[in-house]
Amino acid sequence: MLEILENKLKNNFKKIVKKAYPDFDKWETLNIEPATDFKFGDFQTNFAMKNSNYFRDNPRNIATNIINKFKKSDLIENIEVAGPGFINIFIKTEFLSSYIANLEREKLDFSFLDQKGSVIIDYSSPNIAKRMHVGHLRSTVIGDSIKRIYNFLGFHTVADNHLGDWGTHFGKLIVAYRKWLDKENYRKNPVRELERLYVKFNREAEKNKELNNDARKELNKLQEGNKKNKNLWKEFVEVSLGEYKKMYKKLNIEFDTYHGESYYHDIMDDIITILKEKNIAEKDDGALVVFFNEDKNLHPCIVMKKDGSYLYATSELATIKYRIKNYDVNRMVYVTDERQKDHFKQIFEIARKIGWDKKYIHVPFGLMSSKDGVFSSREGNIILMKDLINKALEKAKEVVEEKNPELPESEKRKIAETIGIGAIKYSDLGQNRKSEITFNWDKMLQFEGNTSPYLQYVYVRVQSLFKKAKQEDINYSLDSKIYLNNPTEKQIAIKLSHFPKIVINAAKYYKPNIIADYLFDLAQTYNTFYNSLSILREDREIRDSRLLLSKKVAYIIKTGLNLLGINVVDKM
RNA sequence: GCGUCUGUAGCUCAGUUGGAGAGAGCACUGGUUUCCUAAACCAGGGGGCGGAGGUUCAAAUCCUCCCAGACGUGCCA
Repeated sequence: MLEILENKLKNNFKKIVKKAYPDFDKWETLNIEPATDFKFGDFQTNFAMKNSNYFRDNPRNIATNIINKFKKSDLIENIEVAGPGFINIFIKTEFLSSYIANLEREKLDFSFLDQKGSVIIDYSSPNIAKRMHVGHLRSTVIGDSIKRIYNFLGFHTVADNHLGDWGTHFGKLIVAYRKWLDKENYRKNPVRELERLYVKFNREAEKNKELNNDARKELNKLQEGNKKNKNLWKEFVEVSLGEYKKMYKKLNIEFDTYHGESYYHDIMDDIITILKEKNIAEKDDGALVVFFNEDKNLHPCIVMKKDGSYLYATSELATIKYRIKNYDVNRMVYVTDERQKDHFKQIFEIARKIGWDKKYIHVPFGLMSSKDGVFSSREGNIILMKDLINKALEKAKEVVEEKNPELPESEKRKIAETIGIGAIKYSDLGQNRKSEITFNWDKMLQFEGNTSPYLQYVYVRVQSLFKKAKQEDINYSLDSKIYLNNPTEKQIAIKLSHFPKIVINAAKYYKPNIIADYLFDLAQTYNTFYNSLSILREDREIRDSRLLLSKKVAYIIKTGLNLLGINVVDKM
């Protein structure tokens, strides 16, 4: 097992501090971070500055006391005081070189993380009977990436697609289905037809209020188990799910469970009982409502309507109850747009009131909208996921065609798929999830600069190196030593060593873009290296060293991209 | 009204949770291919982080006020 470098450095540094300050115990203030600039060494810590109040001394004195106790080790070459009291750490090149040589060979040790139980991640969650559109993209790719990241860190994860398969719109759909169904369209494209019916219903209901009453009746019948309605509902779910699964397959996204809201239907009564028994909810204006302490700054949350029917909040609570009963929960993660922030705060607060003391995490992201407002099936201004994917594939195919006309057609298509899907995912994941996005075709389909093709290209270059080496009968060895004589090589090595910590940070903050940023930076450095230094033409030792370094870069790029749900190709 | 979030180069955004001269991509200007894939590389111009105060050894990051925008706010999800 390979101990991650930051931990190693921390332990080493602790020992030095203990010699200078034997009684010190506020180790949570110790942070060792990559140096902000290579002229400041390899790593740095603001330890002395952070604790100057504690020691009642000025930071430079503290730092000096610490470095006076330093003795060269296998790990650290030197430490220095700098600026207002930074301690700069210069790592032993020998150590660095062997550390990154071990990167792919040895499994990384993440056992110090709280890995017990399952991380349940709730994402994508489209509404049945509506076509998937670009508005669903963010939750889907961010959730998938979080799953991959936690898996990489040794957690067991459960990816749950909490489908919107229950609720008022099914009453409307059933009415509309019986009134206006176009059988031919339904056969050809069922979900599109269901969506049309839903839109039509809403339009008609504005003129004719009776329709809403009919819908309510049908909904009641459905909820009471009326066979005809239930079968119709099942059909809606099946055809929709069939289409979603095709989309997920194209996007290379998998779920462990597809437990829609209806799945928890039988637990809803229990929730109401619990809330009543524990005096958490009270009757107000005919509805059952939970009120919160003023300091929580939350609006009241309705858990049961006047007419006795349940709401979103009720079903979320039922879901939590189910999960606690059926899983050993490490934490529950919800990936939805930021408009739902308050709802989740309410739900988590109610869960805590009930006594379900778990880690609940809402991972909100900024809304994706079009130039002229929010995407909405009802408004009909949506861009379909299918169209987005097709356009990306088309454009990627054109580029492949241009760059590699000699490849067989099937291979071109395969490459285009990986590149196109990657570009879509990266354009989202490369961004801090909190920022709002205005949908932009050009940005989605960009293949140059900070994009996934840029990263995939680095991987391809390395594969190409090895292919060329083979062609030219170069007898290289991958057990060679990695020499870090050149500054660019050293930089690459240092950056490679950061990878595990980067993944930990991405997990900690639920932010895949931390990985994306890192990969782009690594890729840029590698491209600089690739363009300025030769590899295959060098003498054996340097050649093998640079090949091995390249291989490590390719490995990290591949692994990192995989954490974003993006694959690599050998040629492009 | 109240609450939450956002405001960083012409455009799109990053900024390791308070740290060392404010970064990247795109666009623009100029250069690099007898050499391992130019979807690449190198160089250049351009902002002082919405505004004003404050806390701190240190502020784009924290606090207060103001301006602008987005979202939420009792029977939707």
